[in-house]
Amino acid sequence: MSDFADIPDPLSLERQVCFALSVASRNVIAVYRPLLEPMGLTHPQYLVMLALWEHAPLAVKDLSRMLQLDPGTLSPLLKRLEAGGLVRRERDTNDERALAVVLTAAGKDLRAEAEKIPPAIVARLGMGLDELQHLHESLMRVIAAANSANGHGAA
Amino acid sequence: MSDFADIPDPLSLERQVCFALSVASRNVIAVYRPLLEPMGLTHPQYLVMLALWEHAPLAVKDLSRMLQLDPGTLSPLLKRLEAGGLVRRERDTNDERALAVVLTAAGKDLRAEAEKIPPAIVARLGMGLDELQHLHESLMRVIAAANSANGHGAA
DNA sequence: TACAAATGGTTTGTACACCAATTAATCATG
DNA sequence: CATGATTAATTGGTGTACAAACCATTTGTA
Repeated sequence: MSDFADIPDPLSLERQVCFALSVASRNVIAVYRPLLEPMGLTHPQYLVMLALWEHAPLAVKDLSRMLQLDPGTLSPLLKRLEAGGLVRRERDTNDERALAVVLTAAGKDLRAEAEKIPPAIVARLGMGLDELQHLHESLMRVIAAANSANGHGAA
Repeated sequence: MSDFADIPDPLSLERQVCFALSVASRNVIAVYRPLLEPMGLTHPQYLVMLALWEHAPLAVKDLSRMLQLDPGTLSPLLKRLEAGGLVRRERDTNDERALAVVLTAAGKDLRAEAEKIPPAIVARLGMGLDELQHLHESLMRVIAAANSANGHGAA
């Protein structure tokens, strides 16, 4: 069992998991950038498209829950996707408060391009799928821990 | 050996490591927020302070390399730290182009408060130090892989 | 059926984060 | 020693990201 008393300098930058997390997130997104840019997508927009290709139509509330993003972040992002012709923002006929974000033909077609992305990323990273799978499981545990610490999950 | 051919839907949102990375990063930073806010720091500012407590004085170039952040991001951030009285932005006497970011007395004093942060975070997350250490190692490997993919490291 | 509470989105304000262009200082080479 | 190339930092533009305030619609309840 390791303990805080064993750690020489708990404030050392290179020891911080939060620092490694933010650098890893930013730098992995940077690997996506040159592949997404010719598709006219940013990384957050790519994630929204992934959700829509699986589950469209979706309300802002649904996307907010799935992507764990603030509605105030999604609102302008969806307008940019609509301006790019990938998405239409209609009203839910049952509940006029809710938005129904649907894919346009161009939005659906883009999926074929997107299918090339994951293998290209793995090739560029040069990491084994097994190690990535393992990292994914670790990340899911931190996400669960952080969510319950933030009051967004188990008590 | 796992292979892409074995994966049913490579575009499934919940399968994306990049998605898990960004959610983990955002949500772990959210755990820091209530602890950093009374200190008057955001999370990126906290990371800059960590670097300065270890190595001040530092130039923007040094911070950019250590934190792997764009100088254009650091420039206004440092001005906000200076406005908060934690830092002074002087000129390097040897090289008038470079900035020498130094700690004020208040900036140095804040370190005592910051020492309470890491144990408090670990307690809130409710994860073992061993598992965090293990995650940290995995993250360092992705960072190295992403950096070489982005041309910021090994050829 | 009125009407207060709750829900779904948008807007505003502050703070990253990256890119490209700019400016000032230093260096390298003739 | 002059001048072109390099380097360090700043600025401006676009796009997240979160919190708080706001508005319209729906729901719960007397």
